[in-house]
Amino acid sequence: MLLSRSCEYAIQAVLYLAENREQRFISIKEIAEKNDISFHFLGKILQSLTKKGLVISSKGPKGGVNLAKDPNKITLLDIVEAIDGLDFLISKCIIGTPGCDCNDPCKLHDQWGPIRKQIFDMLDSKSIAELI
Amino acid sequence: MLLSRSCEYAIQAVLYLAENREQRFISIKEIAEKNDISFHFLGKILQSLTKKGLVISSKGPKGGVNLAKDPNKITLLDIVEAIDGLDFLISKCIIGTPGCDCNDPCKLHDQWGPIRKQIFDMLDSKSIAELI
DNA sequence: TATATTTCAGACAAATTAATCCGAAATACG
DNA sequence: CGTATTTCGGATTAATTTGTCTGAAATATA
Repeated sequence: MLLSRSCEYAIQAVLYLAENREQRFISIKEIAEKNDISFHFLGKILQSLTKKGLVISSKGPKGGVNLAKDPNKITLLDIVEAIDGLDFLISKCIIGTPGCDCNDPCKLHDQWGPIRKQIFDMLDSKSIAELI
Repeated sequence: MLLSRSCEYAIQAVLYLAENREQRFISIKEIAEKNDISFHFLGKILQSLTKKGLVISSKGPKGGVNLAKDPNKITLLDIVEAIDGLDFLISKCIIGTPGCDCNDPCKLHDQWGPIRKQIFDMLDSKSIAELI
């Protein structure tokens, strides 16, 4: 598994918000139901995205969440960074060899490096807007 | 994280066995110490590899484990299949969209597909012997 | 045969991740 | 102002993964 469950849900939610771009706030309940995600769990995840500044929110009736920026300005990498962090896309050795880096590479270092870069680029190159 | 901790250890252990190819059995203790892995935990993992037929073992003094086949005939994919399974390299949607497949692809399906194939090929194309 | 060594097997414990629950705080609207 | 609605925050539970412990089974060697 490349991404944590939380991160999968976060991406689904952001894609949903970008697809249903509106002026009003969209309730977490709606996002959860339309995407088959546990309401409370998604609530927690969107809290994180709010704190990280990817999402804005409002309490009360007609409250909910929405994207904090134009979907052209948001990438998948932004979401992954906010939820899972980027360690595994930057420094982490694919087989966890202690001290593995470019100076002292493990046996898979050269195989894995280019692919890791491709994953990074895939997450970074396209905006959310371009994906929907 | 792409591979589970168990799978990382399994690969490290198999690489070690291939590097130190000998007629005799090599003790799990030695593998664990040389690779900074918990002895008991590695024991469990090597048990799995033994059951799957990638490794042979012998109890008692001078016992230990060794590769069941020539390292030319073992790939990383064999190990990953034995420990983590291949779901995430074959069918699983990168963001866990329910029902995502080629007929009903999610928004990332086309982006992820080629990269997943490359990961698969990387794990499948080179034998353990070629890596050491 | 007796002993020390090593894997095997299963129970157990700890850590992490995933999910649930509840009440407080904010807010739209009558 | 009062009420219903919604997110926020923290505690709690459940599930999974990771790691530990103990003893049994097998085996080389004296």
